[in-house]
Amino acid sequence: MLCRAAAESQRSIFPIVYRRLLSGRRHSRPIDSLTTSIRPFPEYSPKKPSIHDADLVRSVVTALKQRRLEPASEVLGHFATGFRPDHLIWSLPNLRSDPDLALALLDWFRSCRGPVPAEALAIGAHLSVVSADLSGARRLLRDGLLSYRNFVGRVIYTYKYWSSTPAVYDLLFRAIVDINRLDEARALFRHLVTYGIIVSSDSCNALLARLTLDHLQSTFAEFQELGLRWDSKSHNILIHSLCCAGKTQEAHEVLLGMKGNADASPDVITFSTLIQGYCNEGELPRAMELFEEMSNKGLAANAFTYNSIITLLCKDGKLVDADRMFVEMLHRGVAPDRAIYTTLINGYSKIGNLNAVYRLVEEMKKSQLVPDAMTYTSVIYGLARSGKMAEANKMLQEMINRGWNPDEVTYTALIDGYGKEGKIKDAFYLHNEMLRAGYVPNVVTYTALADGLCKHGEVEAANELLHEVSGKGLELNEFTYNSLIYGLCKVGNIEQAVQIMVDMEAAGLRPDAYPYTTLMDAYCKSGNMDQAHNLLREMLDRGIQPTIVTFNVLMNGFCTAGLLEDGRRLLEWMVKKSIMPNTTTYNSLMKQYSMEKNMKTVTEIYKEMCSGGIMPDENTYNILITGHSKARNMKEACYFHCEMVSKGFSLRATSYNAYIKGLVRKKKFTEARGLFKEMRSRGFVSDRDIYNIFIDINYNEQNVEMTLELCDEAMQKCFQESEL
DNA sequence: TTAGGGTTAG
Repeated sequence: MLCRAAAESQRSIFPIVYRRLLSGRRHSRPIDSLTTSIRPFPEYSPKKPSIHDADLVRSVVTALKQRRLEPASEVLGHFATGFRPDHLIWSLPNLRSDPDLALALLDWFRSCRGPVPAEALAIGAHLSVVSADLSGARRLLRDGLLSYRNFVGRVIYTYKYWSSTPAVYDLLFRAIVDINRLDEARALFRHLVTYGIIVSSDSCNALLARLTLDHLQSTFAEFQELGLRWDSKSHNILIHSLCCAGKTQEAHEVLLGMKGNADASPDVITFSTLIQGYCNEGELPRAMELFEEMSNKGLAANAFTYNSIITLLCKDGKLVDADRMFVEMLHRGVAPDRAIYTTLINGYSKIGNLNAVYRLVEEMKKSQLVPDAMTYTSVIYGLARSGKMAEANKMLQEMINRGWNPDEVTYTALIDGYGKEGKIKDAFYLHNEMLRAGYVPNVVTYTALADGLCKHGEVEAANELLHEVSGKGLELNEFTYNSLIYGLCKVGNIEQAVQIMVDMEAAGLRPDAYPYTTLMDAYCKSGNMDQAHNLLREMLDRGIQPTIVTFNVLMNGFCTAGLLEDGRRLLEWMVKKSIMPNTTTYNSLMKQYSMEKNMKTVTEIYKEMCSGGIMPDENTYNILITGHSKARNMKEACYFHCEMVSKGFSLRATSYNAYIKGLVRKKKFTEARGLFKEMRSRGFVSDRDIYNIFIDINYNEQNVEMTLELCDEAMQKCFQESEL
């Protein structure tokens, strides 16, 4: 008893805990400058017990205080039947100095008498806070909030007598936010201001993070008006929400407003969030400016910051720049993590560089980073996009073996791969598997399926499928409509394709450069250059920015129609307008000039392209080698062939045929024979006259076995070809 | 209670 009395006197104002709870401005604080408008907290005045009740209360309290190691149920057991909620309330003031005992009494009451009254829960929360049992306080507050309508009123009513600290209001506020009663949290903030209490910014941040942008902005302004000083984290939440809503400029203004705000200086997260916002909008220059600015301020970019920029570069197919950024990150000592690797793997997957994908996976494993479902999905996506379905399935198996479940994104990547290959049955089989696994195919899945059908001429089936799923409530998007437009164009139904673009607008989707380019391509391919031009004009009138693909479609149209002068004029115009032509643009022109046997102009264009810093691709080399071979410029053909091989590119069947014939013409039999062998080993079919040449050569060399083998092969392949 | 990575169209 003596010990308890001593403890009671020491704890009467709870000095240590109180000081700790108030330190560091992490908790609610009383307003001390607005004393005139502050109202006092209510006095605690429970009704008085009768003499009989007071006796019972005294007995219970004494039993509890005399308890040593026995459980409360043992010393209180025989009081259970007559002990009412009022007795509990009356007991608590006698246990004020010993929160542990008071809380034990609450537990005991709950276990044998049922729900603890609101007032007792509030008192329990105050006592828990005072004894620094914050999780205990949180539990009691949550219990109170979920069980009683005016529980907040009980907490306020008991606050003064039970000498809690303003920290209890942080916990109460947080508990209200946790159970998602956000309006009530805001009301509590306002109400507490009238008592001179301001909930901490830390707790208010929990609310901000759950609010929609509108409410977030109004709350931000209102609470500030009421005296809250928002911190960096609060501003970061606001900036993030603005960026998610596409209001990046407004978000940037928030960052500018933080300068000179002592409570909220911009930190790495502030900058990284805004950089991410600009990256999402494709605004690389703005993102890089901020990147520069943050490092000038001494804020070191981290893996998040780098990842946003690398993601944008990968999205734009700028893998060289993405890799440069990655190397810079390593030089600056920022350790790459799983997300960075996944971003890069996905970027290389998109452009079909599987060697890089495998290299990164290995690198990642060496760094002890475990690939997760997203990493595996990116690898599977890369393999499926490159048509390597067997390897994609192997990877899927590895993923499952490592404990990662494929989800709708993984399934969709595979479905798309099968669709692109025309293996529609396999695609639908996976779709069914996906349903069996409990995943709901989304619009991306159905677009992949429809696109597979469209690409292989089954536009009617695609239309039926989409009709069915949209009838079930699935909203089609721009991608879906464009697949259909492409499918209709492919089967020559441009009229209906145009109608689909009208339907698309009626469905509230604004056509962008994609459907226009698809339709322009169809008109170009049907020789209707005027209509293609009209569409370009319509696009420009509507403020729709054509892309390089749009111009390439036009270029290809001019070239295949033999309108080479128009093609060259388009190229000049593009350069003048700073629309950067790419390899495809030049390839179209070179191909047509080459077909017209004008290798002089082809060489001119090639030089122009290289001096403009545009790298030749596999297609370029095939055009150059075929053209030069046919023009009997074998020196040039050999030169480009060497260069092509050194870059890891390969010849196509038509290029092999032209090149081999050219070599034979120049009597370079060894080289020709080597290429013929290589061509056959790659499964290509040679022209009949090439077979004849090598049949003759082998016959003259008395190589009977080879002669017969080639005769056989020529009969089989060339006859099949000609029959087709 | 604040920031990043994976699926569809020309």
